[in-house]
Amino acid sequence: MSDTIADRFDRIRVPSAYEMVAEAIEAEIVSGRLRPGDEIGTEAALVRQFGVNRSTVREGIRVLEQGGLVRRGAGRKLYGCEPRYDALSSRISRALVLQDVTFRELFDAALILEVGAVEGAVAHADAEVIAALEANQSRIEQAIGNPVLLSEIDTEFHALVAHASRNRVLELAREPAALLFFPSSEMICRRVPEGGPRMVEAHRRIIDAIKARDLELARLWMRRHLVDWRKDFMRAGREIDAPVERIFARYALSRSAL
Amino acid sequence: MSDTIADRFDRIRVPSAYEMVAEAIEAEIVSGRLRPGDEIGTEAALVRQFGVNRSTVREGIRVLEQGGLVRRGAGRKLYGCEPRYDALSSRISRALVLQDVTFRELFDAALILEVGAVEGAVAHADAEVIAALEANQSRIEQAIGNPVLLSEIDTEFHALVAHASRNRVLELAREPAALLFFPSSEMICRRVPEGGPRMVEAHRRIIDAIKARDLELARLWMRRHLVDWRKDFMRAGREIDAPVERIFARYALSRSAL
DNA sequence: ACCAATTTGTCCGTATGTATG
DNA sequence: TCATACATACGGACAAATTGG
Repeated sequence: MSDTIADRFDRIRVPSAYEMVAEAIEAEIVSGRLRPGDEIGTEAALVRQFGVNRSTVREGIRVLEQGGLVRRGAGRKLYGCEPRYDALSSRISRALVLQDVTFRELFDAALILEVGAVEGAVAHADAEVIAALEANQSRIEQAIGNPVLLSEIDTEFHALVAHASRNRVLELAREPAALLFFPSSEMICRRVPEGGPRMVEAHRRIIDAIKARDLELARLWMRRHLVDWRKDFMRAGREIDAPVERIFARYALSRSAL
Repeated sequence: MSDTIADRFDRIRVPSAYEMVAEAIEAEIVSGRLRPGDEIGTEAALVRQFGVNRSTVREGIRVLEQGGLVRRGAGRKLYGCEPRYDALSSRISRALVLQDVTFRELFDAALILEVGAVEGAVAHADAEVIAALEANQSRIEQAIGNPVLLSEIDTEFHALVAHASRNRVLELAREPAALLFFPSSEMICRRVPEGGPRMVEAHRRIIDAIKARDLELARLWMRRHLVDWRKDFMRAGREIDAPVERIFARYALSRSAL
């Protein structure tokens, strides 16, 4: 073995046919020439255009579908689509689970992300989102005592707050963590009776702070809301430094897959 | 037309064979029975086990490859792997571009995420990461006057700070935004001469604050670092409410694809 | 409401290039 | 060097689902 001379060239990556099909279609979408909602055409048409086998076209389409750039609409027709976040988010959540992230990591990140989201909400919430928040609030007030419903509405509440920030970057950044984090409130409400009412109260305060454009108050209550979660989490006998269990995550992810 | 009665049942989704192949393999990985690095077996072997055609197996494998759950190693053998973030992150970045997110959204989110990251770094940075930060710093001090290098090292700096937080959730959450945000410092250093030295100075202060475990100081300098970026961005004549251009993003994404 | 054409999902067999021993 | 195993890609085929008259 031979040359101690540093390699001048990187290994050449020869792209396979299906990758080139995927990239060609992706390029059309990214460049804007193919708009969300536009039909892409039948597999046979793509076979003609690219001059490759249909199996090859299909592999390329799978890649794009998975990446969220293309979807199968009615009649399984191929459409371009604006990338759906949820598919990507749940993939990331799954990745986090596989990395054995701990509840503490989840909590610390959620604290930063949710407080950031509510700051944005105070600054940018419009009447429409506030109405949605109020609707969410009246639903959650009816749901006290029903842990499953409670945690569902709680998850939606935080998504709405993020949406109110009118910051899609932040909205997306928080989603993978939220997908793993908030479903755990079901477990908490089951084990800690005061958990439910406390959560509803906190939501109320947060909504009011957003409406009053009171930044400090909003921050305060969001922070308190999450810190309460952590307290109840430990009160429920869970270890905060334990990894997010795969079984729990499977539950969370399968719900979101719909 | 007809029944005004609300539908009782959802549309039945009949899973196709390739989806079931993908899900079966995914289930093995998520459950932990198939560990990262384990061989999955040849396509022929999967054909035998699942009793489906090779084309079908291949479509299923593409889905998993794209999701980052399996990879092709040496000899194109199939291995399970712990999901690589970077593939997912660049997909999300692309999604953000397609949604025409603005630089302002990017900036607001980065402010929250990077300040959060440095807070974590102050709390959890160990000697190893600090050494890496120092190494990064000596490289960037040599790179003043070279915008391309400067922005590369800057990007790495922020990734290191996030890594120092020992919070993988946060580390992952910030990455899509960072992928779009920090490459723009190249443009800034090109247009605003003072930008480079100011950046290097800020990095120095941030590293020192992390070493001193001074939370307030770290927050202050990270915030200042980013606010300076925004000032320079506008000084360079760019409109902060303009969408991240697709051309610029293409540049950023193609660099990261390696 | 039926029929014909189209399209997808799946399967079979085969050829070629490449990696491993 | 050669042989084997394997991934990639191709052509052709058929049933079921969907579309459009």
